Amino acid sequence: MSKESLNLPKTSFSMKANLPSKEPGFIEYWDKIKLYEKLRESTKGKEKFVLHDGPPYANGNIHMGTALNKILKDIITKFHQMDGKDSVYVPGWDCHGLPIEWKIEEQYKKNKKNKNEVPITEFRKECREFANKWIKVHKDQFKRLGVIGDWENYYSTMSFDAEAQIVRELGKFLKEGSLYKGYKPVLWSTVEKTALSDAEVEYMDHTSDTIYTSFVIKKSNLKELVSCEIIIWTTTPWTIPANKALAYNQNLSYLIILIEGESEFKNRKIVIAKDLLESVLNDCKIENYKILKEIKGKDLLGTICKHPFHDIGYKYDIPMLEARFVTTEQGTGFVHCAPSHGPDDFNLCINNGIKALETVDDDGKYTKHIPIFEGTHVFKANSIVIEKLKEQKKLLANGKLTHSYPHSWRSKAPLVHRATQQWFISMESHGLRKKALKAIDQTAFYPSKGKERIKSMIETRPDWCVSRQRVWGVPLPIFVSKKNNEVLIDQDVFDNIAKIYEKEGSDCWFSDDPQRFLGNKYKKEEYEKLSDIVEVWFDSGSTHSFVLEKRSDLKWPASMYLEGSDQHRGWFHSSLLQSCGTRGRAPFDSILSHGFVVDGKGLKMSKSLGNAISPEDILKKYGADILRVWVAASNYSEDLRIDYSILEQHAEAYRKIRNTFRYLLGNLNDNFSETDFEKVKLNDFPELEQYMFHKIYLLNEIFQKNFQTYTFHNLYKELLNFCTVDLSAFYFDIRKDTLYCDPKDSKKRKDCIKFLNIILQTLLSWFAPILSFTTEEIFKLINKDNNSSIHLKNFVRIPKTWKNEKLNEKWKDLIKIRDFSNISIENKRAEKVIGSSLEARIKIKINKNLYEKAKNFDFAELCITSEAELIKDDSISDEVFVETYKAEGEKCKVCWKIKKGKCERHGI
RNA sequence: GGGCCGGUAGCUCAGUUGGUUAGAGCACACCCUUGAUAAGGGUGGGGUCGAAAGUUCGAGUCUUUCUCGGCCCA
Repeated sequence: MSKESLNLPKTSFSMKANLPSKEPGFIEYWDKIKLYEKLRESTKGKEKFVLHDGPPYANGNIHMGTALNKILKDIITKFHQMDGKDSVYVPGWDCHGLPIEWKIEEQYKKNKKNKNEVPITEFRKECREFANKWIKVHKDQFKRLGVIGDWENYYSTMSFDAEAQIVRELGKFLKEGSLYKGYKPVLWSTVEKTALSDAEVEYMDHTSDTIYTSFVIKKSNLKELVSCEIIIWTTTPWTIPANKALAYNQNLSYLIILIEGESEFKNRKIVIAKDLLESVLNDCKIENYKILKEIKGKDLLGTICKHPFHDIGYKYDIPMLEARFVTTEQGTGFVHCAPSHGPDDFNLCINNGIKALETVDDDGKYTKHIPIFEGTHVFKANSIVIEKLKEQKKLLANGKLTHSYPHSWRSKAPLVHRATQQWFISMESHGLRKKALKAIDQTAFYPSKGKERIKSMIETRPDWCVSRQRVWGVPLPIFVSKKNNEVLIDQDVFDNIAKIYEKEGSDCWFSDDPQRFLGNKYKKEEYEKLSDIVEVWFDSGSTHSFVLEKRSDLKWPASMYLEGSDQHRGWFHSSLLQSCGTRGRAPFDSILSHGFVVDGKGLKMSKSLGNAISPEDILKKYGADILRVWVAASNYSEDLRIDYSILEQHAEAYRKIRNTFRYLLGNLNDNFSETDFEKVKLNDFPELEQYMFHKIYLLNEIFQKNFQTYTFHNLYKELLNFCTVDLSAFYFDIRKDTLYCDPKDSKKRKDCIKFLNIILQTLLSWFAPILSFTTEEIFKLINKDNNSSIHLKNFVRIPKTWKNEKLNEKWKDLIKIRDFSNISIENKRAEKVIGSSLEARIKIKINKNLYEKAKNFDFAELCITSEAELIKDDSISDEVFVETYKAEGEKCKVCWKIKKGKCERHGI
C-alpha cells in the first residue's frame, strides 16, 4: 500500500471561512429560493410558534443592541422551526412620534422653512417618507445578520391598516368609559398658544420674582407643630393660587423657630430645614429668634396646612406630602406644589389622589378654578399675589432672582408649566390594573426575574396618558359636544373613521371636512374636533391587534415577545395594558428579556468613552456567524460584554467547530448520505461507536433541556465541548488510524463512515439556528439539490435505544485508564525517550475489579500506541498504574505503528 | 437620590436544598506531531469566589454594610 492509496481526508470545504465575503451570497441564495415561503409551506398546518417582533424605531443605523435583539429572535425562531413547528417571524417598525418630527423640523430649520406655514398633511408626508427610508436601511442590515423573516410583508405602525385599527382600539376604551379627559402640565407658550416639546425649548436667563411665604399648620401628629407656619420659597408666585400641597423630605432635619424682635412675624413660630437656616434668616432679615425644637422630616407625616389665602376663600386643606425631590440646595426645605404647574408637583399629587385642574387657559389667564384672580394673565399676576400675601400677613420676604429659565425657541417668550387637557386610560375604573396583574401571573418569563420587575411597575403606575399635542401620529378620534362638553361615543363614528383610514391613512383628519368623519348622524357645527395625536406607546402597544389578529399566518396571543429589559416599562408594558384593557388578557404567552450590550469591562458603550463597537465593524472583520456565536455564547439574562478580544475568542471557537465539520467532510470526501436514525442497528457497530451513540443521546438531552429554558449559552457550550473534547481529542483522534489506514471495504471503516455521516447530520441541524451561514455552506456542499436549505430541515430525533448507561459506566473506567496512560506517555516524552504516542509501548497494571471490565480490550487503539499490555495486579497502590516503554521494531510505512516483524494489516 | 439586577480563573460560562483540596472549554506555558497542517494531540500553571463584618461545626451558596457596574425611575 503506497501513500497514494491511503484514505486521506479530502474536501472542498475550506479551512478559512472568509465569512465577510461569503455570507452575502447565501442571503441572495435564500432570497432566490424564496426560503421564507418554503419554510411556511414545509410546516403548513403544524403547531404555530409566533415570536411577535417588537418594532424598532425607524430612525438611524442599527447598533449592537438591535443586532443582539434580532439575532436572538432569529435563533429562537429557527429553533422552533427545526423543532417541527410553524415558526413565523414577521418583522415590524415603529414609525410615528417625536424623534422623526424633530428630524424633519431640523431640516426645516436648516432650510429656513417655517413649520407653521407648511400644511400639516405636507409635514406628515415628509415624516412618512423619512420612516420609509429607514425601514429600507434597517431591512438590509437585519437581513445581513442572517435573520429570516417575512421581509416582503413586514408591518409598520404607520400603515393604513395599523392607523385604522388603532382608532378601533381607542374606540373600545372610549366606549367602555375608561378613557377620560383630565389635565396634566406641559410646557406652554402663552404667546404661540401651544405646547412645546423639549427640543423646542431654549434655556435663557430670566429674572423672576421670589417670595418666602407661610402656610399655617392646621393639624399635625406632633402637637408642637400645631399653629406653626411652614415656610416655602418659590420663583413663581403666580402659582400660589393653584397650590394644592406642600412637599417635605423625610430624611431632612427641620427646626421650629420662634421669631422675636420687632416685625410682622413677631412671636410667630416658623418651620424650615436646619441646613437652610442661615440663608432663610438672611433673606428674610430675621435677626432675633429662638430655636424651639429640632424635628425630623418624618414627624411631618400627616400634617395638614391652610392655604395662605384661606381667609379670602381658599378654604381647602393643604396636605404635606413626602417627596424625594425636596433638597436643601435652595429655599426652605419645603416645596409648594401646584399639580397644574409642574411635573414633579403633578406626579406627587396624582400619587396622592390630587388631580390637576385647568387653572390657566390657552392665553395664560387664570380660569374660574382660581378665585379672586380669574381672568388675570399669569405674567401680570406676581405683583397681585405678592400684594395679597402681604395683606394676609403671610409674606416674609420677596425679591428678584436671575436664573436659567425655559423659553420658546421661536418667539423667545418665557414658557410656563400649564395643565392642559389630556386623555387618560384609567387604571382603576374598569379594573385594568387588576387584569394586568393577573395577566402577568399567567405569563412565563425568561429569565424569571422579569416578572417581578414588570409587576412592581404595574402596581404603582398612574393612569396612562395617551394624548400628545403633536402632529406625526394617529389622531385621537374624539369629538366633544359644544353643547354639554361631552365626548361623542358612537361605534358608527369610530367604524367610519377607521374605514376611511384603511383606505387613505389618517392624514385626512387634519385636512378634510369634519362632517366626513361624523357621518350623517351628527352635525359638525355642534362638535369640536380634537387635534391631539395618540402617544406612540399606544401605537406599538396595539401591534398585537393589527398584526397578530389580522394576519392569518399568525396567531393571537403571540407565543413570545422578546426585547431588551428596558421594555418592561416600554413595549411589554404598553402591550400588556392595551391588551388587558381591550381583550382581558396579555397578547403574549411568554416574555423573554435580554440585558444590554456593554464593553469588555462591563461599562456602557458611549461615544465619549470610545468603547462603542458597531455591528457593521464586526460584520466586516468577522462576519455574521461570529456575531451569532457571540449572541449564542453569552448569558443574555445579564448584560452582555463585547470587545475585540472577546470576539477573537469566539472566532477561535468558531474555527474549532469549522474544523470539526472539515474533518467529517474530508473523511466522507464530501459524500454525505442521510441516515434514518430509527433504523440504525447499534449492535453492529464497534463498542467505541456504541459509546459515542450514547454520548450523542446525552448531548441531545442537554440540548433539549436548554432549548426548553432558552439557555442557549449553556447549549452552545455543550455543543462546543462535544466538538473539542469528545470528537476532536477523542473519537476523531482514535479513528484516524481506521479511516486512513484500513481498506475502504473493511467493516470497521465502513461503520466509522456511517457514524461520521450521523454526526454530520446531527451537528449540522444542531448548529443551524446559530451558525446559519456556515451550516448552509456545508449543506449546499453535500446536497446536489440546488433548491433546498439546511433551514428547511428538522432537528434530528435521537432514538431512546441509543442510551446505554451500562456501557457509559464501563467507558468511564476505560477513559480513566487512557488518562493514566497519557500521563505516563507524557513523562517519557519529557525524558525524550519517545516523541509521538505511536512510539510508545504501554504496560497497564490494574486491580482485579477494573481488570474484569477492561480485559479483551485493545488499549493500543484507545491510547493510540503501538502496543499495549494489560496486567492484573492487586499490589499496586492506585487502581491503575501505567508504564511506558519505547516501542521496538519496525515502523509500518502505512499505519506508522512500530511492531516487531511485519505489520499484520499492511504486511510491511 | 430611589427601585430592581449583577460582580466565580485573562475570556465565555457551570456551581443543585450551605458540607470534603471551587469546575469546564478557550486563552496561556511547555512538549509532541507534520497523513485534519495558518490544522491536530498530550501535559501543566492560573481563581479563595468584588470588599468587610456577621450567622453557622461548616458559606461562592444565608444576613448586614460598603464598593463597582447595568437597567428603570426621580
